Amino acid sequence: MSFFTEKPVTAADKTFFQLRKAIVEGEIEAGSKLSEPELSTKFAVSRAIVREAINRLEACHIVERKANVGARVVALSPEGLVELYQVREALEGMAARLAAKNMTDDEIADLNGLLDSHFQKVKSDGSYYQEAGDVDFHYRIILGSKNSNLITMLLDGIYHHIRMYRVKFGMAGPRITTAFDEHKHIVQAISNRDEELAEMLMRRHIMYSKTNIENKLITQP
Amino acid sequence: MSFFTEKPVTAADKTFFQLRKAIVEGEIEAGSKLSEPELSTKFAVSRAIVREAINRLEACHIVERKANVGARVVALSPEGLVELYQVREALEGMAARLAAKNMTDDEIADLNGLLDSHFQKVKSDGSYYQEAGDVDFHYRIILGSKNSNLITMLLDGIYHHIRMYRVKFGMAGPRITTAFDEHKHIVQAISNRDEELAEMLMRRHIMYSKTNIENKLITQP
DNA sequence: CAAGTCTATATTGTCGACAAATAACCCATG
DNA sequence: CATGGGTTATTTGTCGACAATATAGACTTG
Repeated sequence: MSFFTEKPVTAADKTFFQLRKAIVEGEIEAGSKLSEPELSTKFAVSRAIVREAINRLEACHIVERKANVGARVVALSPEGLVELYQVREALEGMAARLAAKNMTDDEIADLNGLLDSHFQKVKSDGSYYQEAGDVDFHYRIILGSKNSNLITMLLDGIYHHIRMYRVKFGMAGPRITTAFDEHKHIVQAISNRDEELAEMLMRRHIMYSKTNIENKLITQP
Repeated sequence: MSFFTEKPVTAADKTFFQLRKAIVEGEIEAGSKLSEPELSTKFAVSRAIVREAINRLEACHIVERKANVGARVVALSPEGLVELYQVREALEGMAARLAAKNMTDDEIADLNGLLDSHFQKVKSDGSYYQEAGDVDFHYRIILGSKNSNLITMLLDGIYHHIRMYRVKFGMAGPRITTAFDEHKHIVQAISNRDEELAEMLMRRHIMYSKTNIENKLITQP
């Protein structure tokens, strides 16, 4: 089963989603241990279910497991965040390239529409753009790549980690309008089917984000 | 646990490794179904163990599982191979860039030594370079990136898939010496700490490989 | 008093059995 | 003869219990 679209059908699915949500949103904090009996009573399911859920969390690299010892939520370090953004730069850069190649004209038109609606909201209440809009934009391009490996890696893997970091370190720069301009240029490149430029702009866009975060982490760690 | 370095300690580990080997090497063929009771008797372990092993295989995207139906080995299509190489291009390109930045001088010297030894072998018996040497070269650069996310994705994820395709479609072009030259140039760029060039050359190197395979698949599918 | 060891406890790993859902098969019917 | 429905049978999902390992604490000893 794919983790981001499909709905939970089995008990293990549900427990996995609940656990992941609890971890990603910070309810279960980074570095803490996941006790199987404890979670078993908490979620009112058998230990086998919890075990399977933890296995899947391990697969997403959200927890680390040591044999005969147990599972801990991964520790979030500033260095880890930088590493994550390096991977994201490579992967989303490629996604933008492939999107310029593989998105249909209709999908590109939709994307332009999305950007327009964002622009309206930025103009009215400037504070909007932070979360949902940005995520939505990146989602569309990732899906537009039409490369299932890439999509899975980014949406099931990287993005949940990014969210974890965002909850812990709380990132939100003064990048609202500049980020919007960057989005606009990326979509223009995609509209022109300029794969090279689309990739380059996306990579820069993510690099800016990265350095922005790095500076923030250095000044207030 | 990390899938590529650590040794199996628990029964589920062992079963996972055995199963993965059987699948990657083609003993269990692509598209076939994995029956839990069957494997349970075959490996002489409980069904719970087989289940956990299958879960990990799903995590590597080696099998796909449908609820209440079971797990099948992923189907290998030519399109899937192209998608895989697109991801590999992005990821290994970034790995080369980071290797140019993060490898120690000693590690780079070792890498040059490796290349020399490859050169000797190519000169003596021309047929060598195909498998082990190529893999070894790429491994070193991936590890040289010092980015654990990247390393895990490539070594635990992509590389086993590549091997699966290699077993099924059997790829080996007339690229022996040209590939060697490409390796040489990449190492030169890394030695010069030229991140930009290292990434570009690695990406081209993988792109050549990709088009080479594509041509082969078109002419004899 | 510190350090090491042994014991006791709790947690993880493994197993076989039961429940639920799917797939296969047979039979009836148009 | 093909097709649809119902029943059986197999497979997956879930559970509780037992075995093995690691952690924590008490105890002994230098």
